[in-house]
Amino acid sequence: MDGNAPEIKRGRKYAQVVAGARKVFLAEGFEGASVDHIAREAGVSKATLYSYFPDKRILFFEVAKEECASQADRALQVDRTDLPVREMLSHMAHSMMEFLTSDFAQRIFRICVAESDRFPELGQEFYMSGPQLMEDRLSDYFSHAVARGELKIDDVRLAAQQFEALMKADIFVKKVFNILDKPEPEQVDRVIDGAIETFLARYGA
Amino acid sequence: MDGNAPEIKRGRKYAQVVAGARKVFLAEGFEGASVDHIAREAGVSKATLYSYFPDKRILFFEVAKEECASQADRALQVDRTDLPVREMLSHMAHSMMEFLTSDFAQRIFRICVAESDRFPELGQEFYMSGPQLMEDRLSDYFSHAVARGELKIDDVRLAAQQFEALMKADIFVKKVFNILDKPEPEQVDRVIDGAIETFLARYGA
DNA sequence: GTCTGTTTAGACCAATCGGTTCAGTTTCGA
DNA sequence: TCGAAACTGAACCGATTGGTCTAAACAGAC
Repeated sequence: MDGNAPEIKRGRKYAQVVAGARKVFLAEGFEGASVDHIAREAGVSKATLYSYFPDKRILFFEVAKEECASQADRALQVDRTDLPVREMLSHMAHSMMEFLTSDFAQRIFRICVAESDRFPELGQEFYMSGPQLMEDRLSDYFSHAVARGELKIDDVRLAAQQFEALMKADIFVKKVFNILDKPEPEQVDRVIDGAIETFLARYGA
Repeated sequence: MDGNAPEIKRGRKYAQVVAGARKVFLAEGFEGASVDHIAREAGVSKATLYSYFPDKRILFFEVAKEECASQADRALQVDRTDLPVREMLSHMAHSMMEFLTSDFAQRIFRICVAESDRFPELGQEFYMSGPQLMEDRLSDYFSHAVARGELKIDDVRLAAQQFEALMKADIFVKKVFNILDKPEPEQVDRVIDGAIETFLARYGA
């Protein structure tokens, strides 16, 4: 994590500042969050804040980057390779679904989409630690499953992207656009079971 | 809620105002667009603008709503029911893909995602005239195809959602997060052909 | 030509913003 | 205990914002 940032001076209250910024940015977005508000929330003077970060954009970028990185950790670990494929897929999908529909993930997603025009690097950072990471892990698992003869896949990356897309169908989009508040368990099961069924129809051994 | 807006007075230069607002909002987003800029772009005085729209939010909402509605028309028409299923799916997917990856659609998507916190109705409007519309049209087509014995589908809506998700896999997400500028034709073919293959593996007759 | 409603340019307002400055206080290692 | 570095709080700045107001110019129907 500690790739030393190029021009960011760290001081005693560095963590406080970032924590405060995290809270306010997450709640208000980039434009919506005022520096005064952040400083107040962080329990720190504005002068201190500006002694760490040359300007607001860099503070935001730092927060967003940390957030994207931590997202990677919160995402599921795929370890239970002993399970049958069907159960394994179900387990991964449910785990991912829970994260993706959380208010936290939704807020990050929203902000990254919104600000990735202003900060192209931010969008890329998010993609790498979000969808790309998921794709990598799925690819790994699929490769092993293919080697064990449990799946038959020609293009592993495409298969991973497809499964990712299938399990997000309906619910994720509806959440993003406020059509859905909290998805019902049976609704989740319908989408995930459907995703697995379709996926295995093509790639099942 | 259809028809004439409740409190919006229309005057001679109404169309100009909306056109100017459309241009600036699309380019700058809600916060980024200043009312002065919009008025200048529309070739209209700020007083005139405010005589039509009580405030900026309502102007934005009006523009966004019109934009969502027109999006519906730009989206593909599904008429060629004579084609074989595989060609039909390919035709629809390519048509949708071209629209979805256009700068225009991307900008609208970005704005709707970003502002659907501030304007929940906006997100819903977008969903209805975007993903939902697509789902409806696909559902219609699938139903007929099932009736003709060309497809075997138990849950038509889920199948539509799945096809929509499959054809957007990889490319759409990468476009949103600035990983991809303009997708290569062979990349598009790979995703779409893969989507059709997977879809038909499950639902083909 | 007159009359009525629309439109105009721009001055104006209060609020807020990001960012700076500085004199004074706190912290903490040596 | 001393002194440098970190931190504070608030005043301050220039720019920009959404929104109002006014007095004059303009439009089209009669």
